Amino acid sequence: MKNKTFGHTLKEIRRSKDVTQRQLATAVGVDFSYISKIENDRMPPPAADTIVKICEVLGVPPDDLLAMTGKMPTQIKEAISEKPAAQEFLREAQNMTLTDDEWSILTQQLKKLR
Amino acid sequence: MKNKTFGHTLKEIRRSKDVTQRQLATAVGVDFSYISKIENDRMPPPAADTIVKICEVLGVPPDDLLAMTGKMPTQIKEAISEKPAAQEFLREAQNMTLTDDEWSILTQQLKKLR
DNA sequence: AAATGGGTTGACATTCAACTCAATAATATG
DNA sequence: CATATTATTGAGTTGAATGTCAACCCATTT
Repeated sequence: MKNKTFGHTLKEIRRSKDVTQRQLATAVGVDFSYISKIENDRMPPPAADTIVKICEVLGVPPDDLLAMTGKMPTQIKEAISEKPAAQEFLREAQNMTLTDDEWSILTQQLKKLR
Repeated sequence: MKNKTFGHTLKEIRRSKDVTQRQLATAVGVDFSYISKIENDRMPPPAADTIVKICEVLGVPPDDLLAMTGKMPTQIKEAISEKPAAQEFLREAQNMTLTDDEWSILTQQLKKLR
């Protein structure tokens, strides 16, 4: 399972929705040449917020593309920045170098909170 | 209780360790005038990594100062960026807008993992 | 008084992400 | 083929973050 690049994945999604680079670019509010470049991995993926917009326009959840870039939407970053408790959690987690499985367990426990 | 500023807190720590601005700056690798400015809140707090260096030099844990700025060290950000499972967790958490208490609970559960 | 050590200030510099713009190439369509 | 649409590429721009540099001030010591 070939790790597809961000660009290639985006290109596939866009084409599957029958949207041109220009249409996408206009709707998102960036230059079409920029779309071309990120699709061909000539530039690093866009800012997290731009990725979110792209996914909105294309009608897909942003999670996959965001995960590929290791970026977090401004909204989430800010939410964490304002929460020392969240930061403490993250520092702990970092110290423990959690595995994917452990993160999944935590996600489960998270959902049980409500 | 007055929320002390980042600058004021740093100045207190530095003085308590009997270190001059210039000594600190040299050890950290920045200009001494920069230390002066952040201590007097003339500039925003330094980058997270610089805060960590400062704390290393002063021999204190960086957690408090980092928490005041809402910044996360590169190391932690990278660790999360590389872990889709961690990102999923964070997105879930964001959607739920956790309270401080809930974050604490999660931190407890985190510690129980090992 | 001159030098020294410490601190402060204002203006300017550097770096990087995240784009835009102009030109050119490729591709589809009449 | 012709031409319109679409995609690609190189060069340049912009703003924010993160500092540096040179020139000071003030207090203490020599």
